[in-house]
Amino acid sequence: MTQELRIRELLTRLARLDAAESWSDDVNPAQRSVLDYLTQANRFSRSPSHVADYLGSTRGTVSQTLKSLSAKGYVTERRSSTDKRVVQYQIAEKGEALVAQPLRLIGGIEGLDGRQLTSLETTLRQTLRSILHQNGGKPFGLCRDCRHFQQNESKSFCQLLSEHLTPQETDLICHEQDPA
Amino acid sequence: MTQELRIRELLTRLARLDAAESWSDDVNPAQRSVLDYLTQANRFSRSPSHVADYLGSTRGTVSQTLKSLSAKGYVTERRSSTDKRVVQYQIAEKGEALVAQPLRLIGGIEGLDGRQLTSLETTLRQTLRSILHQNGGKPFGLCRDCRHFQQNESKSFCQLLSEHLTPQETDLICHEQDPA
DNA sequence: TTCAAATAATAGCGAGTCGAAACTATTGCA
DNA sequence: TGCAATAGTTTCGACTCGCTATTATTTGAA
Repeated sequence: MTQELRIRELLTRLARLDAAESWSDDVNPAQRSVLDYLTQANRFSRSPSHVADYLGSTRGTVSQTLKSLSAKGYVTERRSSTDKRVVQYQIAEKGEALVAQPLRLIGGIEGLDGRQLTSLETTLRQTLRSILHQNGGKPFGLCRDCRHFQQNESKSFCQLLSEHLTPQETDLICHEQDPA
Repeated sequence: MTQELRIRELLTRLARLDAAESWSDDVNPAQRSVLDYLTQANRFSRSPSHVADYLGSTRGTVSQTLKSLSAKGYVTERRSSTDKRVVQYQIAEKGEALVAQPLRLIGGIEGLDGRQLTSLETTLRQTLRSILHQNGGKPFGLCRDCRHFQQNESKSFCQLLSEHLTPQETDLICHEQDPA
C-alpha cells in the first residue's frame, strides 16, 4: 500500500463520512453539493451545464437535481433573456439556510492549527489543479483572479463578458475564469 | 467564506472528481469503495456490518452492494462456521485487478513532493480521527497498532479474538482495533 | 434450561443518482 | 438561408440510500 493510495483512501473516506452526514430531511448529498456550488458561483455560472462541469457530472443528471431542488423550494429558476436556451438558477433563502448548517467535517478541520490549515488548502488546491489539467477541465477560479478582470477606482469589470461587477461578485466563482 | 468551508469544498470536490472517474464498465463508485476496503481489511472485518460501519453507510445498502459485486464475480462470499449469522466476504482476483487500476487522483497526488505528502497524510488522518471521535465511530486502524496485538519472536497474536496472525495480516484493518 | 432480547443479514419501498442516448429549442456561422 | 453546434430536458436501466420489516441465530438472564 503506497502513500498515494493511503491518501486517496483518506480523502474519499472523509468525503464519504461528510456525505453520509450531509443528508438532511429532504436533501441528499448530491443536491447539497449543488447548493454549495450555487452559493459560490457568480450570475454567469449558474446554469445546469456549469454545475455539471464543476461537479464532474453530466447535464442530464444535474438537470434532474436542479428540478428537484426547485420543486422543494431550495432554488429558483429563470430563463435568460439574452439567450433563450439558458436557464439561470439562483439559491433561495431556504437553500442558504441549509448550506449554513455546520457539519462534522468542518468540526474536524477546525481542530487543525493555522499552519496546518494553510498547508492543507494549498496542497489540496495543487492536487485539484493537477487533476483538472489531466482532465482538460476548467479551473472554476474566482473572478478577481482572472485574466479578463479589470479594476478602475473601485469599479470592477469583466472584459470577456463586457459586464460591470459589484464588489461582492469579484469574490465568486466564474465558469469562464482563466487564471491571470 | 471561511477557510474551513473552502477546505471542505476542496475535499468533497476532489472526491467527487475521483468518484466520477472511478466508474469502470460495471462497477460504480460505491462498489469500488467496498472493493478498496476489502483489500485492506483482515478476515475478521469483512462482513456487511463492518463494511457499513467503515463507509458510514447502512447494513441494508451494503448488503445489496456486496450481493451485486458477488454476482459479477468481484468478490466471493462464505458463511462463517462459528457464527452462522455472519457472512465473510473475500475479494476475488477480478476485484483485485480492478482495484489496482490507476486513477487521476493518484496522479494528482503524485505531483506533490515528499514533505507535502507526509504533511497531507498526517493532517487528513488527524481530521478523520477527530470526526470519528465526534461520531463515536470505530477507528478501523491496523492490527499491529492495536491494544490487543501481541508479538513474540516473529509470531503475532490477537488477545481479543485469541487468534494467531500471519505476518501480512498484521498490516490490515481490523474492525475491533483499539489504538495502543 | 428455556425463552426473550440482541445481533447479523436480507428484502422491499420510494426518491433520487448516474451515464448514456435520444430529443427539442435556440443560436451562430458560413 | 440553412445546417451544425449548443443548452437544456427526458427517458432508460442499474444502482444507492435511508427506512422499515422480517428471518436466522446467538446470548444472557430468570
